[in-house]
Amino acid sequence: MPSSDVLRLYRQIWKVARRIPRGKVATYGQVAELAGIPGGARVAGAAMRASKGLPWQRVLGKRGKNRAGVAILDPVGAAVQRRLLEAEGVEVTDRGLIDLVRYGWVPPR
DNA sequence: CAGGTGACTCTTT
DNA sequence: GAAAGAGCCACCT
Repeated sequence: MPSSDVLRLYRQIWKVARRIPRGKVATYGQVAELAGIPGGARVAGAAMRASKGLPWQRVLGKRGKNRAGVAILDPVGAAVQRRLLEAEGVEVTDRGLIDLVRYGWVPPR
């Protein structure tokens, strides 16, 4: 069980994750930065893992300059995430990669 | 305070 | 392009 402190922090991250619109995706680093934790990508990952009922499938691991990849390493979980994304209109390659130029979320200032 | 962990990311081999 | 190292943040023992 996470402490109340971590919950407060995670809530901030979840708040950001909830703003990601359908058909768009963001990276852990991006979510962390918007949540006020620059460089805290790993924290965002932990928060998403502990999330319930959030669009966690829209938060991906960055796998290059202009592309991201499904977050989950586990083949079964990765397949689920890929399915959810495709259901929202996000193109996912057979290798589980996504074009950030086309589907990357650009948060409103 | 020191050391270990992780749905991360960047650079170098 | 895969593998390895190092840097990063917050949390837990």
